[in-house]
Amino acid sequence: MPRKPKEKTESNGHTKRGRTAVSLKQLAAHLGLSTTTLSLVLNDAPSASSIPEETKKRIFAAAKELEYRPNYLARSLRVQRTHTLGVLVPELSDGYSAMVLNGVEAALTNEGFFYLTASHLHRDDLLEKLPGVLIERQVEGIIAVDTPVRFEPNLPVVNVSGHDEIAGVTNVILNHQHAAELGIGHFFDLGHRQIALLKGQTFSSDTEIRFDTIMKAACDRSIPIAQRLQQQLEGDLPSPEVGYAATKKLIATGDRFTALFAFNDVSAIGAIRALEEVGLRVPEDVSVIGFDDIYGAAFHNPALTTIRQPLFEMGRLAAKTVLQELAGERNGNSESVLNVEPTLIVRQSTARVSQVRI
Amino acid sequence: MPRKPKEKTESNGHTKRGRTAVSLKQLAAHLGLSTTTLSLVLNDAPSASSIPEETKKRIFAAAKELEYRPNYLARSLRVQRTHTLGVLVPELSDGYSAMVLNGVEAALTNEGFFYLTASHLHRDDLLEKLPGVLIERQVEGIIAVDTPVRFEPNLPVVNVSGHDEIAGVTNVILNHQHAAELGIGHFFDLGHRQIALLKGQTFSSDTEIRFDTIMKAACDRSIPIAQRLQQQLEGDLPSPEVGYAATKKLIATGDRFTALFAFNDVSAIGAIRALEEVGLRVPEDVSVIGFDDIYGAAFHNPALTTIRQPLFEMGRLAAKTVLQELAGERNGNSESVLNVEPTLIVRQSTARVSQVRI
DNA sequence: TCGTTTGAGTAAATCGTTTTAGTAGAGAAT
DNA sequence: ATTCTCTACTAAAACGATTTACTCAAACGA
Repeated sequence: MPRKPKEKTESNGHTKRGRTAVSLKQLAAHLGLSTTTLSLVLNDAPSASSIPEETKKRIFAAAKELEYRPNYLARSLRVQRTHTLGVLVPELSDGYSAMVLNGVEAALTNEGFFYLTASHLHRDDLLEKLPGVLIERQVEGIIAVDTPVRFEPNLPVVNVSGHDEIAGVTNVILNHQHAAELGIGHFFDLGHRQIALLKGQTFSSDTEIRFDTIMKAACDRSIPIAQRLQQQLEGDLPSPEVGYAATKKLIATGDRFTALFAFNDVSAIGAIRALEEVGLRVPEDVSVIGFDDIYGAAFHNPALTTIRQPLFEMGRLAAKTVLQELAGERNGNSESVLNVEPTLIVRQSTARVSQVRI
Repeated sequence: MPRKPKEKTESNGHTKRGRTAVSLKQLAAHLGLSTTTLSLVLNDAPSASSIPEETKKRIFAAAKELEYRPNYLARSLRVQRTHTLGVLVPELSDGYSAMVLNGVEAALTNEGFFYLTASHLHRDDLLEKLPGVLIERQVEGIIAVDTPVRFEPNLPVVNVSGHDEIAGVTNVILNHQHAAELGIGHFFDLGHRQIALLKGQTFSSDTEIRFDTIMKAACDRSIPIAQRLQQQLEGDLPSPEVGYAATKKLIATGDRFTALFAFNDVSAIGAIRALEEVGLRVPEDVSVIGFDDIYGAAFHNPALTTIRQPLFEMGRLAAKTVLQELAGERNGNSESVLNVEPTLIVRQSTARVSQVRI
């Protein structure tokens, strides 16, 4: 789109570097036909049936030769479709969002859709502003990933890990009851009765429900998690640092625990570091469960036992849902919550509770 | 942009859900003014100076009340600027690309730019096709991340970790000589003389140069790396699995090595797993150096000694460079290579070579 | 031979903006 | 009284496609 100073036709007759894109009008002029005819033929419109093969071939040949590429902007403006979605994420490099985006992209590319990404970094002003600028750019739908939706949209919106019920917003959420059951059940079966918990940062969509369901699962087994063994993550870096710091505090209380349920894999990794620093071995002294099953969880040392979220699938589902809504295959009566199931992945960071310790 | 069935004005007089976006023309009709006047005022054009404050206020008030949002498509078409870049990546969830994207975004948002992401998954057809469809969508520039550029572009292109010299393409690259010196030097200083090497996958842009510079740095110190101690990564998953498999092969040769220079952190993590599985302790028996310094490298167990690439910075630099080119602040005479410097981060996975072993 | 199809196209409107080139009227200058 | 300059606007032409509603000639049917 930037206009290079001049069209420079090379000696071989091909226009190469520095050429400016050729428009339909130019192509039409070149052929001595109208843009109408070209448009009909190039888009294989039904009414192009009356155009003879001969002419069609000429058109295709010229289009190829001059490297004609329809201007998607102009087309979008005319047909009122951009085939573009907006995706809101907290941050890209946290492993979580990237995995979801992968799924989103998988669902979109086959359908000729692209997406604009916008990170809000948990900043209030951006959370307020970004949906608007995406809409201004005529996205046809929005996928919010672990991001609060604060507006009543007039376009399809799917929130991955969203828990608020908002008219017109579909939430893709993990079955957290099940996840909690899997985690606490695993600890319970291994004989753990003193469980510590790393609660997510306040800005994380899943923090509340994950906390509540885990607490409930623990209560149901009569092994409630003591308040002093609950620690909230603080700081918005997607680094194990936050889990490390929180676990240090947990240790500092002096209260005994044989198992730790981390908010996610990244914090679990930080937690393990903190535990080992004070001489507590994982899993011999403390068992640790993570959440998400990010790449790398399997190769951590010890390999992380974790509750797997199908993040790729969640992204794909979100994108497919938006597309369905755009295609009119979903409406106000469709379910506003789409559930996906967690899986317990048992690896090396959990073990039967040690009998020999005090 | 999708047209909801009907404009539904709610009883309170505010149009809410289901409203269709209001256009400049509608706003103008509402005010009894022309679109020209509105456009001049809303964009604060110089020629709007003759419009009385009174009228301007009316316009702004009406725009706010009817929630007027200019259609970016139409505007872009008219002014021939989209403020949009295209970003080509191999895959999103490999940690590397995500980090670079973070930097790209940081540089773009202040400038009002957005970007479309496209993953090629190392597929030939996509590598061929994607630049074209991005251009069709009128991106003003392209940033290729660890991705070969196979076309002579007529728009600004910056290749992060690109090593081919292509007219019109600026490469942002790490100072690999320095990186190799840092890594091999560190090993050498610790007394290591038998070094093994994990070479990157063939599709990775850095594979060749990283290999060559490391080999040279080793030769310069008269500790050449034996052919049998070189192993190439195979498989395109961004998982430690590939490093694990390659290291297994390395071990299977039976040849002795006291140090391992991995292609990146992810493969280093896999390598450590493979080593420990056969009873080799890291760093006591084998020292391991990674590359990149991804999140998590610091919290791996043992914490990874690694060559840090400033990935965020590289993304930012790439984006800034494209923007400069668009602003006409760079031209054909500008350097076509932008260097960034690596840093050696010493952690727990390297140690002085053990004297007691055979 | 006249009217009707059919074949092969085209003119012009449209999408929602920006921008160039005016215009109509009021007051000032000559 | 006429010209000139402001002031406060506006008409219409872009941008590059798509699409509706034609046109004009030739062929066909009666």
